[in-house]
Amino acid sequence: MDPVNPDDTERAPRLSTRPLRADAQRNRARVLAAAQDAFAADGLAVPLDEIARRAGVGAGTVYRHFPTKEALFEAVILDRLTRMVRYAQSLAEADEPGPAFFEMLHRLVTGASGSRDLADALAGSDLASAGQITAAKRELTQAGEVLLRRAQTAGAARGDIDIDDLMALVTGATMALRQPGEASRRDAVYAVLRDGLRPPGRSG
Amino acid sequence: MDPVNPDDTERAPRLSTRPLRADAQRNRARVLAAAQDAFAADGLAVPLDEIARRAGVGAGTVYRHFPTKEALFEAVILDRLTRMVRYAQSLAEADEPGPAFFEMLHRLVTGASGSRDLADALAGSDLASAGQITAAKRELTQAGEVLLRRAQTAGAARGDIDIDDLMALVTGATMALRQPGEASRRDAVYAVLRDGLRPPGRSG
Amino acid sequence: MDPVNPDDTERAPRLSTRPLRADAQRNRARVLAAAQDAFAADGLAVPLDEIARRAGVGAGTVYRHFPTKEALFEAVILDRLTRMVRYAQSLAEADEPGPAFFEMLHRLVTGASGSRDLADALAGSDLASAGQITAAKRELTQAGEVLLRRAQTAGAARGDIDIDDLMALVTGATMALRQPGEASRRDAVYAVLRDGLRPPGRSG
Amino acid sequence: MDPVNPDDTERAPRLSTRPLRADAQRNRARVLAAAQDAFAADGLAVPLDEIARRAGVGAGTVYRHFPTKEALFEAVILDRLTRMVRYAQSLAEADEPGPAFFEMLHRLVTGASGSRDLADALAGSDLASAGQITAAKRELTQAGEVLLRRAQTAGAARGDIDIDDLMALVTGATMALRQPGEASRRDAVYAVLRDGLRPPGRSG
DNA sequence: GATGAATGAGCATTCATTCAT
DNA sequence: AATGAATGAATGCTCATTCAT
Repeated sequence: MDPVNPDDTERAPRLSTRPLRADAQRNRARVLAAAQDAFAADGLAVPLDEIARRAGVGAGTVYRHFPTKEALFEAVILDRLTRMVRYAQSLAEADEPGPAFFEMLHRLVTGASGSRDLADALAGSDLASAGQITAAKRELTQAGEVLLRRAQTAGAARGDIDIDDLMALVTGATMALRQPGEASRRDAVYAVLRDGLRPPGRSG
Repeated sequence: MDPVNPDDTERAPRLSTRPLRADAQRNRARVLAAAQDAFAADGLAVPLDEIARRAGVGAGTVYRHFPTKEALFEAVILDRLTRMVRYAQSLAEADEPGPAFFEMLHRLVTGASGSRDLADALAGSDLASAGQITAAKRELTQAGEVLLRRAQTAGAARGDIDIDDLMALVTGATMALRQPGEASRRDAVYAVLRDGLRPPGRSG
Repeated sequence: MDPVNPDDTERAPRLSTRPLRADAQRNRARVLAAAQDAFAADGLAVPLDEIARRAGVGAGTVYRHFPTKEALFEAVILDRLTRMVRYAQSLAEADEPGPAFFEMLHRLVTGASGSRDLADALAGSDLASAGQITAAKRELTQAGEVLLRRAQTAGAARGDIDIDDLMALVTGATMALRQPGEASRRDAVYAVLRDGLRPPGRSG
Repeated sequence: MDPVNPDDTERAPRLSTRPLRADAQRNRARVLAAAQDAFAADGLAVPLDEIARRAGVGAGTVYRHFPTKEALFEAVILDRLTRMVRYAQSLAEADEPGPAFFEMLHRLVTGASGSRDLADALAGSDLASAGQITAAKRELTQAGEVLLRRAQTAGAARGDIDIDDLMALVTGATMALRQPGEASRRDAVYAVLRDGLRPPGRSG
C-alpha cells in the first residue's frame, strides 16, 4: 500500500451508530474518491455539484454523508494525513534512524506532490484548519519529531532545526510541487532538501 | 528600500497621459495598498467590495482605476515582481557569483514570505496567470538563471539543478512561510535551502 | 390552437432525457409563462430577478432551466417563431396561392402584435440574434417566400417586392402594434398592407 | 434643409434665463449632436459617458445642460419631431392635397429610417414617453391629420382609416427600417404603404 | 436513503448621477 | 462653468445548502 496516496478507502468510523447499509457505504466511498480526485486537481474551488456528478450521486447524497463541503474536504485530507502518520509511526522504531528519517522525507515530498488539497491543508489554508485536521497535523508532527530527533542524535541530520522548521520545509516542497507540471521536479527538490538537512560538513 | 516588500507605493507610470488629479492619485494609492494587504492575507479570494471597503472608497472607484479584479491583482503582483527582478538584475554583475546568488536566494525567501498573493502568482495559480505577470515571472526567471549559472560555474552552487527547480524551491518556501506564524522560520528554511544548494561534499 | 400566440405551453422536447419531475415541469412552465409576459411587455430589458419573482421562484431556479437570460429569451421567441413557421408551412400547398398568402399575412400582423419581444427578435435586436433564433427566422423567411412567390406567380401579389421587403413590413407592423392601445388598429393596418401588396391596378 | 434629419442644432429655448455663454452654447450643441448620433445608432442603451466622450466634454457638462439622461433623449427626439411637425404644417395648405399627403408620408418613412431613437420614440418606448415628447407627437398627429383629411376629401387617400391608424403604419415602417441593413428597403416599404393608402379600386 | 430541484446570499461588473477640484 | 472622479444601486450569474418527491 502506498502510505500516502490511497487506493483503498478508509472505513468510516461512525461511532455508536448502526452500520451503514451496503449501498450507503458504497456511495460514501464513491463520494470520497471523487472528492479526492477533484480536490487534488483543483483545490477547494471545485463546486460540490461537480463532485457529486463525478461520484455519480445526487448532491443531497453528498450532504447525507458529510454535513458541509468543508467536512468533506476535511475527510479527504484526514484520510491522507492518517496514512502519513501511520507510516511515520511505523518508521519510528527502525534500526537506522538516518535512513528512516530520509525515507519519511522522501515519501512526504514525492507522495504529496501534485495534490493541491494536501498542500492547502498543510499550509493551513483558511477552510482547511478545522478541528480534526489540526489534530492530525499535530499527530504527524509528533511522529515526525521522533524521526527527526533520532536522526539528529545519530548525527544523520543537522541539529539546528526543529520539527516545525521541517514541517515548513515539507509544506513548501508540497506546495511547490502541487502544480501538475511541477511534479517532474520532485527529485531535484527532494535532493536539495535532503542535502540541506544533513549535518554541515558532511558529504552527500 | 526593501527590494521585495513595498513600503512606499510605486508611482504609477501612466505613460503619455496627464497625471491623475491629486485626489484620484490618493485613492488609487489607497486602493493599491488595501489590495496589497487583502490579497497578501487571503489571496484572490477576497471580495472586491472588501478591498473597496478597506480602502474607504466605493466599489466603482476601484473599477475606475483597475478595469477588473484580476487587473488589480496583476498590478499588486507586478509591483512586487518588478522589485524582485530589479534586485536580481542588480546582482547579476557582482564580483563574486556565489555570494550574489545566495544573497538573492536569501532575499527571495525572507522577503516574499507571508504574501499569499505572491505565492499564488509564483505558483501559477489559475487566475493569476494573466499576461504581464507571466512576462514578469519570465524576467525574474531569466535574471535568476544568470545568477544560478554564474554560481554553478564558480563552483558555489550544485550543478544538478536548473533554474526551474530553483524557482520551485523558492516558490515552495514562499508558500510555506506565508502563514503569519511561520515567518519566524525564515532563517531555518533559508539555511536548509542554502546548504542544500551548495555543491555536494562542501562544508557549510 | 392559435398558431402564433401560445395559450398552452409547448411541451418541452428534452430529447433522449428522462422527463422532468412534475414539480420541475411546473416551475419550468411558470418561468416560461412569466418570461413570455415580461418580455412581451418590456423586451429584454426586464431584470431576470423580476421574471423569477413573477414566476414565484428563486433566481437560481430560472438558471436551472435556462443557462442564461438570453437562452430564456430565445426559448420564448423560438416558441412563437416555431408556431409561425408551422403555420406558414401548412399554407404552402393550399389550393389558392393568393388567399393563402394573405391569410398568412393576416395571421402575422394580428397574431404577433403586442409582443415587444417578438418585434425585437424579428427586427434583429442586438441581444436577440443568437443562434437558434436566426435559424428560425430563416425558416420563417423561407416558408414565407414560398407563399409570396406563389401569390406573385398567380398574379395575386405585386411582383416588385421580395421576401425581405415583406418581412420588413411585417416586422414594422408588429412593432407598431406592440403597444397595448394600438392593438385595436390591427385591422386597419392589415387592410393597408393587404391592399398595398396587391398588384398595381387591381381593385381591392 | 432636410426636414427630418438635422444638420444644424436647434437653439435651446431656456426661457427667462440669461443667454448661455458662448462656450456653454457650443458645448450644448456638441452634446446634442453626439447624443443624436449615439441614440440613433444604439437607442437608449448607449451609456451617458459614451455620449460625453463623443462630444468631447465631461459627464458633468452633459448634466449641466440636461438634468437626466432621459431629458437628453427627449431633447434629441423633440428636435426631430419639431422638424417633422413644421414640415407637415408647411404642407397643410399646399394646392394639391394628394401629393402633399404622400410627400409627407415619403418624408416620414425615408427620413426616419435608420434612426433607432425616433423609432423608439414614435412607438412610445417606456423612457421616451415623457411630457414634451407626448405633446410633440400630438402636434405631429394633428398636422398629419390635416393632410390626411384633405387627401381623403380630395379622393386621393382611402377613407376608412384615421390618423392614428396612419401613425401606427408610419411607426411600423420606421421601426422596420431602423436596422442599418434595412435602410435599403425604404423604397419598397414606401411603395406598399403608398399603394395601400390609395382609395380602393384606384390604379397606382 | 437517494435524488436533484429550489433557494437565496454573494460576487464581479456597469452606469446614471453627484460633487470636489 | 467644466471636469472627471466617486458613488452605490442594480444586474447577471454561481454555488453551498435545504427540502419536496
